[in-house]
Amino acid sequence: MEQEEVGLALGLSLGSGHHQLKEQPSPSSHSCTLLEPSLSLRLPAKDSPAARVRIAAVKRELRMEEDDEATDRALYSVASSALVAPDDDEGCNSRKKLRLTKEQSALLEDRFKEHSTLNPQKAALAKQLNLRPRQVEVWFQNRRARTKLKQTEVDCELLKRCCETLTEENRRLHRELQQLRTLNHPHTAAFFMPAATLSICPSCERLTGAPATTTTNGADRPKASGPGRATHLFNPFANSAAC
DNA sequence: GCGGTCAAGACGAACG
DNA sequence: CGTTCGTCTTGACCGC
Repeated sequence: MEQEEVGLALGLSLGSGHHQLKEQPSPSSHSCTLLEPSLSLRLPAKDSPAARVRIAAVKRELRMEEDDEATDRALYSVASSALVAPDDDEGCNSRKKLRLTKEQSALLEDRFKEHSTLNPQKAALAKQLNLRPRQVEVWFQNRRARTKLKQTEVDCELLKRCCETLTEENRRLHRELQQLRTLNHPHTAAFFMPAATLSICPSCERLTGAPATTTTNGADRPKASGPGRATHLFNPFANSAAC
């Protein structure tokens, strides 16, 4: 196996959760530090088309042997001799990313459900998961952020639906009002009156318009019973005129 | 600790 | 069937 392939294979194998990589990007190269056991590797770049083809092949290969510790050991051994490399400019300039195992994710999820912050248990949990405390911390931060984001999306959707319902209700009320105006005063200016100047007679339930000024002080006028009921205000003056 | 962002890797659809 | 491309997920980092 060529050095590049070994490097890529090792990186991918490590990324699958058997070990951890600490990344230290630099302008010209990317040094990946193996934390357990501690070993500094310089993985070659993988951006060339040829490398991409090899990546696919190695990935497939590794997937088949993912639980094969002997393979991991062999790769590791090869890496330690072949990849602690000459300080060339072909370091891996793309950061390797740890992928938590299902078990690790499940445990973190459980702990998150119990409590969305982790301070007292951080070190213990990190040890239990075989991760660095910082990784556990980051996981919780991301988890909180993404939970919040999801909740925001849900709330937004809810508000959107609520808005649509209210808009539809508003349209319906406008239609209703227009019908009432047409039925009661087809040829009068009431058709154009603002809703607040209209009222309905409680006895005959007919819509009527109020005059611009009135001789009553309005003290005996019943109050509107709630939003959306502006047309149901009772005006004694208007009613006496209408009925 | 949070919000914003980057980037690796997974995954599915489309294509030859 | 293998490859490419677009999209999504998620680990990590930065600035506040």
